[in-house]
Amino acid sequence: MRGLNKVMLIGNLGKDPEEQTLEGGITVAKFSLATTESYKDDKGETHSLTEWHSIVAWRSLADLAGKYLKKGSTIYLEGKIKTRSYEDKEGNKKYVTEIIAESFIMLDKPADKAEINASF
Amino acid sequence: MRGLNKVMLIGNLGKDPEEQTLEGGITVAKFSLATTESYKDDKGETHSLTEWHSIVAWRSLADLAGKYLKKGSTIYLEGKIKTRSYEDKEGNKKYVTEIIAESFIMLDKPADKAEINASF
Amino acid sequence: MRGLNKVMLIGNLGKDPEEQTLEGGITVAKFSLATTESYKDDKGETHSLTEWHSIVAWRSLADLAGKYLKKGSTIYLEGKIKTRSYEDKEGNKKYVTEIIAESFIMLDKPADKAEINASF
Amino acid sequence: MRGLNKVMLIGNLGKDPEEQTLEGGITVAKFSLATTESYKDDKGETHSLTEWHSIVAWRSLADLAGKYLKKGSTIYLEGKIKTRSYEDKEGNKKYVTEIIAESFIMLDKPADKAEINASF
DNA sequence: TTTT
DNA sequence: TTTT
Repeated sequence: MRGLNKVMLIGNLGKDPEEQTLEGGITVAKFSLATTESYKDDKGETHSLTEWHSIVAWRSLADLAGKYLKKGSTIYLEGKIKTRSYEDKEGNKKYVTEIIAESFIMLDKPADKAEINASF
Repeated sequence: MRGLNKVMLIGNLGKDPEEQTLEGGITVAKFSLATTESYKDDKGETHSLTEWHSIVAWRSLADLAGKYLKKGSTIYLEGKIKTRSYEDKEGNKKYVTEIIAESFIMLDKPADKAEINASF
Repeated sequence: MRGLNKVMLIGNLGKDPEEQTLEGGITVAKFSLATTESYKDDKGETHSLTEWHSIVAWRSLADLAGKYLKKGSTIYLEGKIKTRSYEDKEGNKKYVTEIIAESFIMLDKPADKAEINASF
Repeated sequence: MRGLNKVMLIGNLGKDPEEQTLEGGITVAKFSLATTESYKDDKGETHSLTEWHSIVAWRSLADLAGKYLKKGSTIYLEGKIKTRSYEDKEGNKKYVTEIIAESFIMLDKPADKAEINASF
């Protein structure tokens, strides 16, 4: 409660989304999204800095991602931050921070397919 | 370029901010922020789910965080996501995702101190 | 398509929400929300500037606004901008810009009532 | 204080920006931005609904708008809502709600010119 | 580790 | 018309 956890990104997919169907028939799609920022250093030279985000889409939004998004697609994505832990093969506890997608807009696609909202 | 990387959170600090002064006199403040979400399960029962975010504030924003924020403070925070890697003591590569603060608003403090923007 | 129209406000209600039930049983709640910004002038003196927003909530969100929000309540509100035109008594065309509420969070209320999302 | 007044839009310019230089050498650029939303009606048919926003950019951001934005340009724009009143020729008080631009990203332009932030 |  |  009293909580807001919102992420807004505009960037490009690094690869095609990977879709999976879990037991129970629920689908998940995962992809990475690059957001690039440009800044000037002390000498006034422009540099660019890319940040990669791990995106996870569930259910119908996963289907839409799998169907319409490709490597290189430019999208606006809205979602929330979630950190989960797991154990790697050596038994070390690891943490991953992912963005759970809530909706996205395709910025380089035909307009009739452009706006997509999560059903969840 | 073409990039947007924006995070908006409303939540509470888990602890007082930890301030550090780096070589060169630059200050950093770090703290964790809890955002709590409530949802209903299949049976209609309400549950709450807390997500912890690692926040990093630089320079003058670090000073303001150190000066005004305390364990338990409720804030609205705007920033961007940044994942950095480091090697732990055993030489394993690890990743941490942090929110670089850009501004915050205190939601439970006297109004004359409430709105604070990063100078960076 | 390709469209994003999003407003995020943190402020206080100027009055209790006004509820109305339209033909067909649809409920609407209207209220004004003040967002106050502070800035420094050329001489370094701090001023504050208040902006008033006309908020419109529909259906179940209207019910929740009517039930929980009062004059003075502090809320985070998310919605979209909509400008509509009408004719005044003298037949002049007039325009009003309103924020159609999509969700709100109460920032000064008991937590179990704090987070409220539009069903629409 | 305690205030947040933030607007985020993705849309297209209806016309080229109109630039003006005020006394004192301050520049302003004005343009309208269309955000289009698609929705399904009761019968499942898709409709689209366009909302027009009046955008005002000041100083260096006005210069950038005048230089890089054209009729039809697709942009992401961030700003705040401001309603001002004036008297028309007949002496009637009128209100206009405008979006004061704070930054924009060009979504259909060469990447090296894409990200632009207000200096104000 | 927070808050209600 | 709010809030601090």
